[in-house]
Amino acid sequence: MGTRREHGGSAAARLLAGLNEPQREAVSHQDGPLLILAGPGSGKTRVVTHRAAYLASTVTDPRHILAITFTNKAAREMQERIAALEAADGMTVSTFHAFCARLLRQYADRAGMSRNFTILDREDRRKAIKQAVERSDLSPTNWSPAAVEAVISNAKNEMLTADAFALSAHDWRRNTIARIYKVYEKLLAGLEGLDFDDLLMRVAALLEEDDELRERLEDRFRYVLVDEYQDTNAAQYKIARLLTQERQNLCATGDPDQSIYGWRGADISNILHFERDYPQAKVVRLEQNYRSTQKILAAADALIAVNVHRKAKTLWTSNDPGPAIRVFDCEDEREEAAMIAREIGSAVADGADPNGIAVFYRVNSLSRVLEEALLQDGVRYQIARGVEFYNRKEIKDVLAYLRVLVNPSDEISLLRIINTPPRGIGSTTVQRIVERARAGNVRVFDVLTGGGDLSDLGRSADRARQFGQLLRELAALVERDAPTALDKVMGRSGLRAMYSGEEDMDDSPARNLDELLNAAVVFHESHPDGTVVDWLEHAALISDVDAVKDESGRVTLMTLHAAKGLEFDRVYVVGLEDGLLPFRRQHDECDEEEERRLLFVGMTRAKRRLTMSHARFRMIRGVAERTVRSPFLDELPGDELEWSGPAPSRNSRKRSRGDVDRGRLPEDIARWEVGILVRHPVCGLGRVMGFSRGPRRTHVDVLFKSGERKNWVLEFSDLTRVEFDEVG
DNA sequence: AATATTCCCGTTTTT
DNA sequence: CGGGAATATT
Repeated sequence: MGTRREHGGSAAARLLAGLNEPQREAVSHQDGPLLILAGPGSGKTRVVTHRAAYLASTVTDPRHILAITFTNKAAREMQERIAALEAADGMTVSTFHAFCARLLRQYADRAGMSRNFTILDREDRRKAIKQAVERSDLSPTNWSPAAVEAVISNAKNEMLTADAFALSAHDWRRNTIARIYKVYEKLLAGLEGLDFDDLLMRVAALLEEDDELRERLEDRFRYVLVDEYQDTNAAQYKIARLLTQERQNLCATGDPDQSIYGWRGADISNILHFERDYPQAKVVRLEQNYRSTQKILAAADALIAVNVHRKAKTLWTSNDPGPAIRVFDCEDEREEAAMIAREIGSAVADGADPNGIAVFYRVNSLSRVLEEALLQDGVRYQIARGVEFYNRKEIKDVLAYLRVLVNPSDEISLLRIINTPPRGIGSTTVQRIVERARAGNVRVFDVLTGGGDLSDLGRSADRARQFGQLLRELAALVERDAPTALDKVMGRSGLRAMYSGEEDMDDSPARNLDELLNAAVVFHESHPDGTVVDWLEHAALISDVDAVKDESGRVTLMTLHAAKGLEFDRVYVVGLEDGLLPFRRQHDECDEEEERRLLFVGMTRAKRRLTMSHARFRMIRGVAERTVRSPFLDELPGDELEWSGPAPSRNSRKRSRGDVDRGRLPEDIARWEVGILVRHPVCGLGRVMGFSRGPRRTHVDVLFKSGERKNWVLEFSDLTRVEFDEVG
């Protein structure tokens, strides 16, 4: 004991060395709630890892520590960094979703569910919702599955069950969705499936209801750490609170200025009210930035200061001023991409490390033109799109087989593979099989494998029987490890043969299948005891950034959302245009402050060089559209910015045949809204009664003083905005 | 039953 | 533009 303490004592001292005062306070805090408000680049990860190691070497055993991160990649890195401090053995580091999925499998009986539940991906979920709409005798045309899905997802994030949602629904639309929600839940139960939101909601509910389990878990996880606390939703908040009910050892870290997931139910007030929730809380502020240059920090700080709903904080750095922040003013997206690609290319040629270079954009669709330009210039790149791989048809096909073997109730997967590869079971036959299952109140799987009489299926009966036989044969593979099961399924199902057609392409289906097998092998190596179920779960919960490799020797492309928590020497943020960043959809009010935080996150990823760009024309859905510069650019301190010239031919560019005159929006378009006063050279003064920003046309409905009312396309009108006090 | 073609719609961010 | 569904063709 004595030696251990002594050992612990010196280890503890080592863990505090080289930290600044607030960092040290955070690391050495032991029992009781702790809130670490960590500005960008303030050494949060270091603090968190050191604190975990510190706790492990002073007051507790690592197996009593639970750390929740935002992505699997962050979890892996935290684990590695703690391991480097020689204190990680037995610690649990995981995302909320992975943690919950594991818990639900482990305590499936207590949660009243099947241990082998399927986690529905986006596509499955969409399909299930569509089915639910149809089974509710509604038309998917009027009740778009996407919209219904969004409402249900929000409800789940607020922990509203179908019944609770129905009670809270007071208008016709929500009442109808409540009906769909109930049907959807029934459908999920039949599939033995959970969607992403269920993972959280179920665990929150379970912890709330089952005191004994909660106490057991509390005893296991005595110190809980939740990273990116500003992005937790109601269910995650509840889980964190319930897990720390007795000991109150919750350490939350985050930054309200980096809250960027409001649209998915994240509630920024969870972090803002931490001190109210935990009156005993110790609060530590990390405000010294070690990452960025003075100029970058000053610009980011000026931007975020525009937000009104915000707790002010002082970011500072003792780093050098660094080079100026640049803004590229480009003619169109191709020029924007070309400028960036050319610059990156020459930087890399001059010895810059590609791993330290990143390009961020607001929406994934902007990546394509960048890819083309980088390809053209021979710059190697990687895109943060981990999920894309798992969304490919061939991958989903193989995984569907495994999912059916693990969970025969997974009808969505079963119907996916029943005729993949084509085996002569057409839609009519499938329909009959499904009908028969419904009539007999059994699963489709049972109809196929039960050995019952299928002769009423006519000529297809044989095929159906053979498929049932195949499923029975494959069933035993569930016991094998993931790579073995996968390999056998690919072969026996005929998928490998089906996709082995053209193998030349770089991302051909055949290659993807090989890559999938490879992924399973890698998984098996790092999780020797992992089952097929575990691997499927791992695959279901992968995120976009998880695909990013640190030492890839490539430039990285990703969305601004994916960039959270990362850092790069050089950062390019493209598409600083009104409507794109801030992103706006007509008729949908946008949370401009959240958009601003998003840019703040992007800018503060940069260590030394930050470049932003905008294009005057951008192709959107195949048509070039005139853009308006992002108002955010005007919020940055002008003297920190260095504007890089537009192409010389910009103004002299002649309109070629086929080009359409797109008119011109006023410079101050960002400030146009319903209610403002406007002037027209002929009609005089008027007030804007209606205003809609379309992608190509902006319509304004103006009531003039004369009583005349006109509907104009703003791009072609001679309207100008009038300040209220100019009216005179 | 399987494949080819057309057309129409929506249109962020993600676990 | 791109995916999905409805429609046409073999």
